Amino acid sequence: MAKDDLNISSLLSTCREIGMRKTKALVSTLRVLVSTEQPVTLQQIAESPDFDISCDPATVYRLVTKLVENRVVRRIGFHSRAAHYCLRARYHQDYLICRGCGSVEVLEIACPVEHLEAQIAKDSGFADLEHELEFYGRCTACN
Amino acid sequence: MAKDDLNISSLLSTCREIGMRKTKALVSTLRVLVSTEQPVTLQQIAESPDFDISCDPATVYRLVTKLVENRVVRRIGFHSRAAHYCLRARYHQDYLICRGCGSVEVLEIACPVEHLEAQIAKDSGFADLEHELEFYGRCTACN
DNA sequence: GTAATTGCAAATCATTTGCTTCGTA
DNA sequence: TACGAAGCAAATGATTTGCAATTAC
Repeated sequence: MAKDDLNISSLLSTCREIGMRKTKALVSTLRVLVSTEQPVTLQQIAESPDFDISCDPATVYRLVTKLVENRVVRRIGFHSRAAHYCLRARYHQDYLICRGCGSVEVLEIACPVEHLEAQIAKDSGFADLEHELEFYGRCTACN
Repeated sequence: MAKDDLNISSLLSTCREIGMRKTKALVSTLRVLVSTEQPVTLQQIAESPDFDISCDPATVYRLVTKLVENRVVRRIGFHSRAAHYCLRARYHQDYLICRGCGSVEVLEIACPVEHLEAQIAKDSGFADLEHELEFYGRCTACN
């Protein structure tokens, strides 16, 4: 999956391969994920202006869960109660998060642990190794 | 806070400065945190053999929350539903986590983003900057 | 004695699951 | 038409909060 999968039609064909049907809820979910720069929660997906139908939270949950299982979407922990999600098609992102206001900033940096990750994969024998790197602090506004 | 705070009496004096009273639940909580190598959940704290009284989950919750607020304990996200906690007195740790069995391994490596963190702190103006780095994959046992 | 702590119970909140009905392929 | 998807409601599970009874200092 590469950057050119950052459009809905290409994502939809991936979904078709997974065996998902093209429903309004799926298209809306993908639209939100494509249009948003930052990771979003399930609730944020359903409430986004890009999500132009109303649907049950359970539906969004099941859609996103299936997308995660099929590696179309990445689940990110963060520290908030709700999990965040973003498209794998995006280049890997590291984050800078404010403990005060909860703002999330995507760091525009070359990922610093690529080489280390390869080393760890070799040493540990782990498969499908990925990492999550977040910086936490207090932004200037939160003093 | 340094490595020599990895004992209960020293932690207790820190707690006294915070204004916490020396109760059985506090001592037990600290004992679990000192003795365990890996981050633990609230439930794991209360169920640990080192936690030698029985007490309400709300009590552990309030104790640990206060310890987190006063930077004695660090809260770690991970991907499990429950949050994990560890003493800040421990040297910074990075983790290798199996998506299959959920095992958590503490990585014995020099932290690779120290320098980057200083740079980000300078650029962003964030205070109290810290980071969390986790590698996720599937261990050999989970194939 | 007084303020911090506990225990207990109830409220939240984000999932997660069961089941029946709906709609896409 | 058949099978995945959606709606609705109920079950979980981990916090989180209110309040009265305790207890440490």
